[in-house]
Amino acid sequence: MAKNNKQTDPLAKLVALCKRRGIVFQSSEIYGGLGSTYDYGPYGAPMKNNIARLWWDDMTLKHDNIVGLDSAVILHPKVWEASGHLKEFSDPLVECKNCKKRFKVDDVVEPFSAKFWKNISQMMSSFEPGKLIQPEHLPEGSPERSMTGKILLHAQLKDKLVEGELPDLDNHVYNEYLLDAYNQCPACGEKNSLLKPRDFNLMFQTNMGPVEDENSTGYFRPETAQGIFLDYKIVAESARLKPPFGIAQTGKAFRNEITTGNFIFRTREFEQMEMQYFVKPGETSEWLEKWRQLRWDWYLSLGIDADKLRWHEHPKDKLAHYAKEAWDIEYLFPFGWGELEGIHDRGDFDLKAHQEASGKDLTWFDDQEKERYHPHIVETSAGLNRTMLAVLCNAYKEDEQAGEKRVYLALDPKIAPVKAAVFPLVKKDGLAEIAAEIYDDLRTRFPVFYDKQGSIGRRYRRMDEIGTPFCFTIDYQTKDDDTVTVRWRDTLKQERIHKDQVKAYLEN
RNA sequence: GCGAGAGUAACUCAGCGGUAGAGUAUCACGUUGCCAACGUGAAGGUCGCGGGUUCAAAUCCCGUCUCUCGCUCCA
Repeated sequence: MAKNNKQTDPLAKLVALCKRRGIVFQSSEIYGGLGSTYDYGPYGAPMKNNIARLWWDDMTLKHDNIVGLDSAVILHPKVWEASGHLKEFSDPLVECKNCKKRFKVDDVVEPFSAKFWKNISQMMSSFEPGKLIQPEHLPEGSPERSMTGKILLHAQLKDKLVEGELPDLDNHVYNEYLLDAYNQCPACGEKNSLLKPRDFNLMFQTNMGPVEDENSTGYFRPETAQGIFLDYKIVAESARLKPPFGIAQTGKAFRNEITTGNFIFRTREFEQMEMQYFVKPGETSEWLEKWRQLRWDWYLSLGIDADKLRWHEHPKDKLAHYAKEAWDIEYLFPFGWGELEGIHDRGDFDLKAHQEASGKDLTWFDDQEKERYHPHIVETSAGLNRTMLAVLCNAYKEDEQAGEKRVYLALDPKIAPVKAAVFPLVKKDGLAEIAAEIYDDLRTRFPVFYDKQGSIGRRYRRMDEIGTPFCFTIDYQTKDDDTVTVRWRDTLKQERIHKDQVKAYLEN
């Protein structure tokens, strides 16, 4: 990165602050770092936990028909076949740079292969079937001639390529030659627009058990939602719920993203906060509407500026395989708008898919109406790390105090990793002892920080950088009337309160 | 995968053939006493890794690893 950017690029400044202050930093640093992996430090871990807890409470405390779940990261491999994840992403795919569509390589090259042999056959019509094919028999500059040459060269099959017989060489290589020769998009018809095929192994593969064989293959979940779908009946029964009801879950998910980056915005290991809402068929739009509103408001409750949020509706022709309607809440990051959460109408796609694959009945029986149906699902799927990044970006502030630049995080006290600091103005004359006493009284109930080292100004600034909202300072007046000063991070304003009120002050 | 950039102290960087540096941060002592003060001192580096050229390499050459950014992609 150019050195300039570190001083001027807002994201780079935030990244530097996060590292310096132990919020978030590159993982595996002593080994040179590992791409796309980050560790959350002493101030980042509680901050992330706070956001996750606020989400959890918002779901499970505020709604008596939403319950929590913590399902396994590794589910039965068939789950991912049924959900469509395995199929969609484990094949080599090519994509068209013109129309942006993706295709399975096999599907694309099949007509190319047919064309190749058909053309060869026509060009070789004056020869007997079964005759050897030589490149020089074919028209100069033709794709067929160049392909034949490549095949012979690669496979060392000189004099052995026979008309009508498929060349005996690796499919992979053969496909590559076909793509080179007949590169044309099957959808938009654009020529030479298909990029090189790539294996899209979206899912993290692993092995269950100490012995590695084909039966031991397992996958780390690429979304937490599937665990909810599998368990929906047992959860509903044990919690005595009936539609509409929701199941909420936070947890790690893993995707082998092609491109990672923008700090913690897109990483291969990340954390989701998902709630799946099970409703009667036909009631989907009304609930989708309601959840859109509730989720939008939640981001505002974290202190995120409304003018940095917007809705993005997925166009109908670009919806995921399971979705009928999809809305994203996006935040205006320094690098542009980015998705924080998707609110989707998943319909009955997932339950039906799992019913078919597992052979188990996943319908819901409505006792009152005497009817049986697959509940339709409205999903709210949020990214915890992204939310935290948005909160950090939104909170990052610089101002000037007496000619000195000040950096602080204007975090909502609910999110701040340290709620308050306790300082003696100086460490002598018994002030430190009084401060330590107050600190000890608070520490088991609140995340608080005690510091007697260095100048008072420096200590305030350090707290500003991790977004600590309050600092209590014990000064000489404390010895006279038992009052301490409270200093508020954003304004630097101070007021005096009695030292016995400190605890109550923090509770608000 | 392609393109570009960067790896020197905990951080930001300077040095670009001749003894490894600065500022900040850290620690100790002193001083001051409400917004990144000051003084004195200390600690901290196989200059990403490997090889080559040279009397001499952080510096030049070759290789390699890693990270960052951009593009393609993103249930």
